[in-house]
Amino acid sequence: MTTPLSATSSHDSSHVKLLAQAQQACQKKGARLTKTREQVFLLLAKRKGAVGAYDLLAELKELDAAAKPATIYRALDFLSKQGFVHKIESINAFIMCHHFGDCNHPVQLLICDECGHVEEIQSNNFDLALRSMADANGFTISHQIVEAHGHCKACQ
Amino acid sequence: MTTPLSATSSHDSSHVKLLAQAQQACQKKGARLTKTREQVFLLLAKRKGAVGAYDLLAELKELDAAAKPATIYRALDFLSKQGFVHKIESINAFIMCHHFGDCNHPVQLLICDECGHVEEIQSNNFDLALRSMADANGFTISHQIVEAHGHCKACQ
DNA sequence: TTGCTCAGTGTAACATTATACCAATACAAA
DNA sequence: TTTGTATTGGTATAATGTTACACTGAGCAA
Ligand SMILES: [Zn+2]
Ligand SMILES: [Zn+2]
Ligand SMILES: [Zn+2]
Ligand SMILES: [Zn+2]
Repeated sequence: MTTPLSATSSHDSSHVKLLAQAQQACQKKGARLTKTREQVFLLLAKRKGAVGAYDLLAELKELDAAAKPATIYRALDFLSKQGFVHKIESINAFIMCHHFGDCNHPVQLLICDECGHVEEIQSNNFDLALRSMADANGFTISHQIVEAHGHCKACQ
Repeated sequence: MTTPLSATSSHDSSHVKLLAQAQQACQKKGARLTKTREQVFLLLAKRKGAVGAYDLLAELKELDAAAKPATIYRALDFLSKQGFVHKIESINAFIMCHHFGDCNHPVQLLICDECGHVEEIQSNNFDLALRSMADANGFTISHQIVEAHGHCKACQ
């Protein structure tokens, strides 16, 4: 922990706004957005797409040379629980959520196998359809994983 | 490869029927259901639920002491491609599909976090909903992952 | 302030899941 | 048979994820 947080900022400030949202959300819930968690948050926010835990760890190490796997997984756990970040199960990667506030919303992802782009889409209908289907089986959903692989608009 | 295949059979014969279906499907497609692939198929068919690759490997080793991780992963790859088996991404496990014939059908799973039971459900509506949502984003789906976690009927 | 408590962290080791590589072999087509 | 391709054997290693335990440091009550 030698490098100041300011060193992680850049000319682009959209991620700073995201961070502010996150800080506010944490304050409301009494969750502690510690330095490491904030660093990982910013690394994810600055990323365009998804990133693996160990790639993220490599980046974090530039800010905190002592970082270890547990460091990054703890931070990712925390950020996931707050709903700031989603894990993509089918590619073992993580991606910043740009719709948080609603901390436990259903997640639907379109993953381009060509360029790696990941789009998070929003559909309550879809969520409802899944739930009603589960209901019909007497099943109660606590968490859903919806990940569609294929080709994005740009890669047709 | 010392133990004869017949040693894998038991009093229950439902999996034998499944195997016959699989053999037929492979013949149609010119796919080779080799001895190892068949052994893995039967191990999965006899299982009630999902199983991890290394657990399956342990079972396979009783039939073929020389089996290695690559052995099981190759077999699982093959069986997945034929649509006989589905990988459950969110728990790194594999489960026999009981609806094959339609080799690349959409898969929707209900996974009980309490008892581990996995139910494969069928919904073309659901598939259509996902595809139309993807269409709206100019995205073409080649493979979809839908895994709902929660509690099954028996574990409410 | 002092001491208590507990979430969070540092650190190392470990566990699990999956693939790369290359040689050997089996199979099918020519 | 020859030739090309799919499959397998065998070793090692990559990639991903978890646990255990001691320690720190912020928040809080006395
Ligand atoms: Zn989201
Ligand atoms: Zn693309
Ligand atoms: Zn199926
Ligand atoms: Zn259950």
